[in-house]
Amino acid sequence: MADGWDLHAVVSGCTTAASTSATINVNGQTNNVEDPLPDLASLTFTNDDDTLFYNPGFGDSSDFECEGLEEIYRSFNFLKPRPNNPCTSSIPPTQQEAQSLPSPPPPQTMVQVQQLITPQLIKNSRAGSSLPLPATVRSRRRKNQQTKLVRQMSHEELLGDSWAWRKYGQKPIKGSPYPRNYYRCSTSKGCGARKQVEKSPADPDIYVVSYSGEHTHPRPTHRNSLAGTTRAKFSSRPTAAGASSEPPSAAGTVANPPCSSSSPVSASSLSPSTPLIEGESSAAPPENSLTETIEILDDEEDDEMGETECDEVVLIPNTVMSEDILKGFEELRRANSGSTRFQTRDNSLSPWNFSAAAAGDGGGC
DNA sequence: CGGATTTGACCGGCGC
DNA sequence: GCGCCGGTCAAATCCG
Repeated sequence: MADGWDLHAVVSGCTTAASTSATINVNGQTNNVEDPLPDLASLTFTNDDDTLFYNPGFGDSSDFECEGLEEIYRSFNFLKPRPNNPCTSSIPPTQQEAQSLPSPPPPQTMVQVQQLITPQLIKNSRAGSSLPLPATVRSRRRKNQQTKLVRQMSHEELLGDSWAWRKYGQKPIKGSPYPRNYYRCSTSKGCGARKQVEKSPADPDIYVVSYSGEHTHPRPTHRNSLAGTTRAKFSSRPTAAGASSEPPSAAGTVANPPCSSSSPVSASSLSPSTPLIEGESSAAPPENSLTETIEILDDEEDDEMGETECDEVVLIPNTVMSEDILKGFEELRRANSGSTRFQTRDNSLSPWNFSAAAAGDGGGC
């Protein structure tokens, strides 16, 4: 993986909501492109596989299919089922507007959507643009790559997870001052759900959490069911992680570790809903995610692009929300006191719920 | 004693 | 082919 491309990409999008710069990561080098070209300059190139983050605020994305995207989000419980869901309906009006707008909307109302670009898209882009893509965009993918969802979470959000996670590794990541922690679901032995947690280099208060795999069991009924087994290492046993500011038992595993007392919230402790195989409808993701990015990394041999359009061209709306934006939503909510659905359990606003609501999905998001 | 965390080692993918 | 890097394993350790 590479050089924290995801972090930079996401963080960049998050912290510069109204910025016109694009972050391009290639070979570990990050280039901030001022006043990017309306077409491809908004791309965030990554050297990880052939996936790219694409800021559709500019350019035309109408060619893309997004049903697969919605499926993924739904599988991660970021979207609730909707009877009819035309491709475009997965993108809330605000996002749609953002996509069509030639210039970024005001920071407080802007919802920046990032999309992943597949090799096919790259090809298309190359054909339609004079902006050369980096030669480092590879066409091959790592063996074990699978659907992966990357989110930026605030402190509080990490407390909103009911899944039980067990830490199984920690690694310093090149280019990041903070180590990355690896967790797997501990609720069930066979559960393949995993997540990675690391602090955002740009903002230590923000945690970048990546989810992969799927839960093969129902969500624990009681989020604290295993809390008794969680340790509060941060205070008792300082570790490299702790020294490097990584929250102690990030694992937090289980639910609500009392970590909030002395530690900065376990980085991972609580995770939003991770993919669940057996219809988990109650899984509510942390609703105040700062950023959400779905990274479609097919584990199948999908080099044969063209079989299924959704596989090769996946539109992934990545809502980039800064705290300011959230505040903006809050103000918006106050203005429209009836829009309680935008309010999350901790009074923050969920871009996703907002999106769903804005899309007119009556479906209980 | 059971379960979670720590941490060094190991493995595989990828770039050069 | 080699080295780097990220991801995972597993023994040791800790804690309730």
